[in-house]
Amino acid sequence: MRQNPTLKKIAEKLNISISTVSRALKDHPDVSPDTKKKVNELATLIEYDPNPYAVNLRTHSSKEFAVIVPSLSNYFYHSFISSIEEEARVYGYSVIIYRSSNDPAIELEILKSCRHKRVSGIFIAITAQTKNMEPFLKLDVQGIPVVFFDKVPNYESCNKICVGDAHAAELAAGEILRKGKKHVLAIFGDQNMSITKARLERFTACLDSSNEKILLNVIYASSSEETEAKVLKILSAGIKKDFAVFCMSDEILAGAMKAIQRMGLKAPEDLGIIAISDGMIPQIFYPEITYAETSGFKLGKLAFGRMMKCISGSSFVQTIIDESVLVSGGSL
Amino acid sequence: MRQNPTLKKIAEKLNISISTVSRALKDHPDVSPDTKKKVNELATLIEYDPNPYAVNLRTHSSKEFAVIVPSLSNYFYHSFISSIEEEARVYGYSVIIYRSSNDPAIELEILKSCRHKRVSGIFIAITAQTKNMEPFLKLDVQGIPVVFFDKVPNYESCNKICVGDAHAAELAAGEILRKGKKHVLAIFGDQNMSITKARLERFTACLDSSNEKILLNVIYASSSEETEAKVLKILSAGIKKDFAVFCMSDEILAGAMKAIQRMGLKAPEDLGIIAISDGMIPQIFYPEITYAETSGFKLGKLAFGRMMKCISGSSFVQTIIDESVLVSGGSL
DNA sequence: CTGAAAGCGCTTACAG
DNA sequence: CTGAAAGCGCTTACAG
Repeated sequence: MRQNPTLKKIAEKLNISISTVSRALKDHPDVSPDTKKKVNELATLIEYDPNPYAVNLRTHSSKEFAVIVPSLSNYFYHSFISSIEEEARVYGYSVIIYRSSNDPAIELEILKSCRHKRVSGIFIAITAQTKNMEPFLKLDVQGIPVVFFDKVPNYESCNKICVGDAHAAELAAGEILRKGKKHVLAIFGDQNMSITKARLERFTACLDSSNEKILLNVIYASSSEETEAKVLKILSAGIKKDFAVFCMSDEILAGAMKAIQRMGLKAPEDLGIIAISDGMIPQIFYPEITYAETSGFKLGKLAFGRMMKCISGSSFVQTIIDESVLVSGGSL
Repeated sequence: MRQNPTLKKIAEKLNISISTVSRALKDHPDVSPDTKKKVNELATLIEYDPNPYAVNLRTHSSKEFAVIVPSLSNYFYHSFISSIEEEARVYGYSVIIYRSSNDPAIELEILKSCRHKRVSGIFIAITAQTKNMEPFLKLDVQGIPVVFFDKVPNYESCNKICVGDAHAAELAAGEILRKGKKHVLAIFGDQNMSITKARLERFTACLDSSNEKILLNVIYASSSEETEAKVLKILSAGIKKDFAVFCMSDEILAGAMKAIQRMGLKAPEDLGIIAISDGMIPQIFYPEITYAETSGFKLGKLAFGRMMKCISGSSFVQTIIDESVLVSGGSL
């Protein structure tokens, strides 16, 4: 087992002190150009890199961000993480990714580990069951900034970067009206989730405010399978003219599409389809599904900006809502 | 900024030495039960947790595994990672996930960081362009075991855990024959990739060895869009009786399905469809697509087993091929 | 411009 | 059974 090069080794070879080597390497003004040159040359030659554990022990800072998400198999989180990594690289930070598996106990363990590792900051989408804010407050006390994104707590006094649920719902509802649909089946997720509430409220409000008389049928489903079963039953009863299906999420869209395909129905001829989505699932179908986009990439940029503000000492908190964009497929 | 509790703090409060506290906490036989009890109680009370940087600096071991993948938005990798995490938890290791974005330069940086952090081991699916084995050899010299999975190098002397490409292709070909298909359109990815070669070779061999006369049309496409365009062209020319489409990957399946939907064709009536897949995409369609499964979960278990062997000192290397399983949807 | 020294928080051989 | 001491690799105030 070969040892990594250390300051000591460089110092010995060059017959100077460790202190000087350390300073030379960080381009300290006190060190003579000559010494700097010698040190840097040798360091490059033997591929010196500071031991991050020693540095951290000394300085209490890690130059590492943690991103904690419930799941990885999710295009939205994936693009969020890409976005954070892209920015982090620019500022010389690295990013470590943790997966809570939607389990509050695992989440807690991860948070603890982040605290002990004194990460520079944490981006987190909490689990559906996360209730206890204490671990987050503890982080705060230790000066580790936390930026919540996507799945955020109700707790007021924290940084939250969210998808514009209401705005996305509004875009979708508006498009349904514009296309002259009169019968709408709207499928929402778990009624207790805040995003369900936000999307539902604005969606119905928009349809209500229309001059046209819209017949709205709202149902709830908490899984792809449940969606499929419920939609199948409804479609079997027959389809009205100017009919449209709205799916509040990708999971629901997947279930609804299965029922629709199963019935042999085609969009946009037989019915219109529109969803709120990150854009992955809609592209798999022909015609592509029209959707109001919730972009992880844009959210990442916003979250990173907020994080850097925190790190530079700003103590005030903020909730940022990202507006979404309508992406037209041919399904409506 | 509150300080984390340290051994020193416990020692002071209890009026004993740091050494004793340290020993008590790790249940060292030398320490009296009485002292142990006192120490442990106080430690729990003030939520003591050892500073991982200090421990590592002292012991040179991190109890952390790194998983490096080209991309996260991939159900296969997601289930691989889940699997590794599950096992790691049992053995008291934590897992950090890195994303190379399929960029050899980023990959190199990650490897370097893993080396400096002295992670306990690395699981890696390399980028398509990774050619240089030197960084991996360097890791080896430092006693950091590397287990390659899925995308592995050609280099002989290393641990590789792979999907059974040939076996999966064989399963798919066998199923096509069993269903009495006579005309087969087989779509493969980039011809230079080793998995393409392996899958292609066995697939054609299986069909060739049949007593029936099979008309096989092999095409290549390196993206979903390219697949869609090519398949569309072929399907437009008309479909023979007993026709089946084979897709070597999810990406290709997605493209092919778009073309098939676009043509208004239905499986299994108009044509049969079969793929090699991790199981995510096939489930979105109705009927679900029949596929030879490449399970990230099972691969993870195998990889973890290999890793633990390495850690326990075994120096011999091994290539493990995971067999796949046929999952029947209704598409063939 | 350079170096000796202290200390970050821990572990462990050594001495008692 | 307990403690003093050295040391992991680094940074930085202090002294020269």
